[in-house]
Amino acid sequence: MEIYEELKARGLIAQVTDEAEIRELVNNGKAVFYIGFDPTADSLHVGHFMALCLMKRLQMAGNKPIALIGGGTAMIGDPSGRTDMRKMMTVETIQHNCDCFKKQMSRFIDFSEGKAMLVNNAEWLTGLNYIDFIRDIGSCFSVNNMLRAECYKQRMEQGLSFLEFNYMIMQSFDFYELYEKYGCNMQFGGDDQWSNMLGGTELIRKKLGKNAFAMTITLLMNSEGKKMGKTQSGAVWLDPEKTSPFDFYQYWRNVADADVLKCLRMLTFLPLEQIDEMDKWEGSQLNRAKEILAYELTALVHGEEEAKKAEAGAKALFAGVGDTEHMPTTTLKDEDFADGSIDLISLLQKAELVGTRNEGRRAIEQGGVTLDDEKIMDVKYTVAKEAIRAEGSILRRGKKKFKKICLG
RNA sequence: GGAUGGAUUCCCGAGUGGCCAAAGGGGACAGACUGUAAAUCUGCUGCAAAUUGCUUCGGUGGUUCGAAUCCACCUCCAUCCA
Repeated sequence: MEIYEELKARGLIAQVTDEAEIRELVNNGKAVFYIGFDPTADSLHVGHFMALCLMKRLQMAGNKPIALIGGGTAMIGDPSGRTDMRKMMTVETIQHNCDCFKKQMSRFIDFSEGKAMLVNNAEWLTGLNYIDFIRDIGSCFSVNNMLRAECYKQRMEQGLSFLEFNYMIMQSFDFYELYEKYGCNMQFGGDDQWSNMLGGTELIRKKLGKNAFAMTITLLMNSEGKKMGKTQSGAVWLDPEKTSPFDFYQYWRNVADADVLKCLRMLTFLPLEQIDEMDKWEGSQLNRAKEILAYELTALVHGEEEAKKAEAGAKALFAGVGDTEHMPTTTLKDEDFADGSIDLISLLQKAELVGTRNEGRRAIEQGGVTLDDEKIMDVKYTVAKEAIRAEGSILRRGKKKFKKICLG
């Protein structure tokens, strides 16, 4: 199966400007394509991961990817799909984030000897002269058309600053620059980027009379129509310091039944035949599919070894088999104990299983806390130092949150 | 620049002098049921040395025994007029 057909079969393609042309380019390794990443945080997250995978797939098919870090566009903030204005970021933060992005990306994409490029649009955006720019580029855009663009629709209700209104033009200009500099003939991006991307193809057509193409990747939504990769505590990060491999594994292990197959298709590199086979699974069998999904993705992001550890830790907890060696651990020091014991609420806090003492109290009162499989409902319960097992005791809050407690 | 409306806890949103840590809904969290799923039901949802105390209703100051609520100034947002 050729790459374009595979992408389609995996459900990755949302919209394309010219299917025949794009298929031709991509299948023959003639595409020089770029995907933009705005450095809005100090780590990439699951949303970026999909784009990186797409780059990788296309790179493997002989196409040349350009990863564009939006050091310049981040100064503006993309209003697409947002109901509120983004917080303005300082130049220092943006620079720091750019550096973090670079580091993480090189894990996924081979940037060696002309196989791929990494550029930052701050290079050409920050030095622009306002008058020159709006005469040269601004004249190519129709405000009437821009206002009709989907990405501004929501904001027309809430208010849209002129700053953010310019985002589309900046992104279009990126495409134009990359076309001129590196012969970049295609842009990929999330489906919410569609109108921004069309801006680019049109700019190239108007300025250069050339055709460039755009294709959007299906946004990874769960069955409830929410973007995946977000939890109550924020995004699922690729940085192990921000989201531990164990938590990362657990996130995918816990996706809804309705979403497993979609995730396998869109995110993993498993052959489609194998995934189609899993499609026939039903009911509790799907748990096996979830394990595969979680393992595969953890391995892609954090490496095989971390994936094995996460899997072993999860099995130990939920299936009662395997060892607890690799479970996330909190080590207590002597000063954590007063008179040889520590109260349970403090222990929960130490283990970062609860944020506040009230939260800990509530969890205990509602029967959500167990220590070594023993349910404790006494808020004033204290744990003696001797009660902590040498190999580590398991403190559990709710069904899915655990910490191994060790003595230091 | 002018007129009007608005800012309340994670989000939406009620509250227009004490009965307000603030209705209702959503979300989150916990329990039951399950398959580490979904749906459903129940509980719970500011912080703490916890029958009490402390901090919170855009900001600052004021009136009052007492302010989310009244007054003044400021900041931000929306709509209409320029």
